[in-house]
Amino acid sequence: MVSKLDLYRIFSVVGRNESFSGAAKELFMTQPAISQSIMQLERELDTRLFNRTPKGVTLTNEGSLLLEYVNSAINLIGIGEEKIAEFKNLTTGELRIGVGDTISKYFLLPQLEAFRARYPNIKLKIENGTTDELIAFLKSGEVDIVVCNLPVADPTLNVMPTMDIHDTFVYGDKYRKLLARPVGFQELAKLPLIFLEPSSNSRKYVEEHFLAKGVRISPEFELGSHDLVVEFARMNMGIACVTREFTKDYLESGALHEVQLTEQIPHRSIGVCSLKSVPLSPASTRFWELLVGE
Amino acid sequence: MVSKLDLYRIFSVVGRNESFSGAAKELFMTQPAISQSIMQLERELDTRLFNRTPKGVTLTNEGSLLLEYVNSAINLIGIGEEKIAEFKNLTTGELRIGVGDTISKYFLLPQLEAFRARYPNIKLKIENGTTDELIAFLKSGEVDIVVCNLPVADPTLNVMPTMDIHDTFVYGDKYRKLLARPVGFQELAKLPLIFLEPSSNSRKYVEEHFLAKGVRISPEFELGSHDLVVEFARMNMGIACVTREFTKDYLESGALHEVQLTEQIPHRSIGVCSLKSVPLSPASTRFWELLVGE
DNA sequence: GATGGGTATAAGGGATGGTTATATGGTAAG
DNA sequence: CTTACCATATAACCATCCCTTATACCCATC
Repeated sequence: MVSKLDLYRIFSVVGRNESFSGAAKELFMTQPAISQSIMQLERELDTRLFNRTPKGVTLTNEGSLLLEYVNSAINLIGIGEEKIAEFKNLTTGELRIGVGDTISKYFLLPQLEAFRARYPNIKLKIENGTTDELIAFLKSGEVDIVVCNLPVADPTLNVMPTMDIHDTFVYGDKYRKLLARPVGFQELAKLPLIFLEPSSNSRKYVEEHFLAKGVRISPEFELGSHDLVVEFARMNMGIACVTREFTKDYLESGALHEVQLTEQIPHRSIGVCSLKSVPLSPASTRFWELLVGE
Repeated sequence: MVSKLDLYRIFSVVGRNESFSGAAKELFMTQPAISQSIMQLERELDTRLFNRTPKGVTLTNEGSLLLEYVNSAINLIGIGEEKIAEFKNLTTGELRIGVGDTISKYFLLPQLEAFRARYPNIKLKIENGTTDELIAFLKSGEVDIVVCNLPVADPTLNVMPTMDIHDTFVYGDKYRKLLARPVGFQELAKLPLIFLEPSSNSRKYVEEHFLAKGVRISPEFELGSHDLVVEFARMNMGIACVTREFTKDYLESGALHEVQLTEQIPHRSIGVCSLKSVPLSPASTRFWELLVGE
């Protein structure tokens, strides 16, 4: 195998020009440089590639055979480089994000629509799961970016908060009189409560906060999705623990009402995370910028 | 376009090994050299090709896409080099020779058979013509080697004599008595003579030799091929000027008889010629060696 | 916490590829 | 026939660049 592939780039140009000095001009080199390069290639292949004539050079049979292969090879590399450029343009590529269910519907969906409108050729791949599962996806390389509830305390991740969310309790008309005045945690815990499943990040957060205040909750209902929780509240099945931002429509329309707490639950944030150790792909970078408002 | 194709050879090996240090071993280089080469390639493409991990590197999407193209390109060049090697092996190639008609039948044919038996994959291309025409073919590049009657006085050619031939006169039974004793040129010229056409090298040679001795010939018959000349002699149409070596069978079988001349015609040689300025192809070189007995 | 395997970085030195200068050879024009 | 011009070949020199050595750093494992 010839050691220096660069000789083939020169060979290709000389073959096209059928002239050493012509190739030299095209390559911004001098004629002796070309002459030596071709001689080196011929020496390494132990084959004469060009017949020298007074008015330039002509390919030998061997040379013109080889030229076919070399030109194809160089073209291939050129095509490869073009494909790479497409990645940079975001005219091709893939965006793989991990996101919690609730977030995906209320927060991420509009962003994804915007991204897709702007870069229609980027393939989208969305993984769902709990925060812990998503971080695992990130570390195993299955996704490039995770959007989840903070806090995420992991020194190997870049974490950027993008939106504050507030855990709150809501109820339907049936509980209106009962909850006309502010209530404390203790009081609230005695009412019929509607929560997400214990494994969910939101549930854990609120539950732990109550516990820190010495209040243990035992919900009447434990449901699989935020939507269900909201619907149960509307059907007056109890007092529901929801994210205020994701219940905005119901609250504004008066279909649901917010419990006045005597003590605030500290807000959480939605954050976007990526691995510190792995640079983001072009598509991921762009999406990250979109999320954090650049 | 990336300037240094050599970077792609390194990239390919790194891609296969998924390790800088592994590739370094394979390429008999040091790890920093690989690291710098890849960094240079990434800089020129402005694209990250590998994700660095504690236990080696992994290809990015862009990198693995590019690798496909690069590997194909390198394979192509490898195949091209193999084809070139086939030329050197004489398992492919072409042998183009120019040769006079007479020579081709009696002298060259056995050599060509031997060559073809030894190198069955070499394509043969034979051009016929007069010596002058053949030399012109040689200079215009239509043939690589010419086998013709000497002398050929051309400083731009390599000429190597390979076989002596003798011009002689033969006759059939009818002239037996008449030519039982040696005859001189003058005497011979008065008999009915059978010659090749005036344009043929052999005819010119003998004719000029006679002329130098003050004898002008005027043949009864001027024929297009040596074979015809021989046949006319056998049919007792006259005394034929032939090449002794190409009439051996007839002379030995007694079908024809050789004129005893009082004065010898100096022998000529068959020679093989090639251009000094153009190196011979592998096939031509081998055939040349065969002809001159190496 | 130490060890080992991986990559990154810095700096120096030597090989190599390109340059300039010149030779050579052939062709075309005077 | 000779000159001039166009090609490539050759030689010598020099600067660049690539590879090496040395070292740092990170992470995992023992």
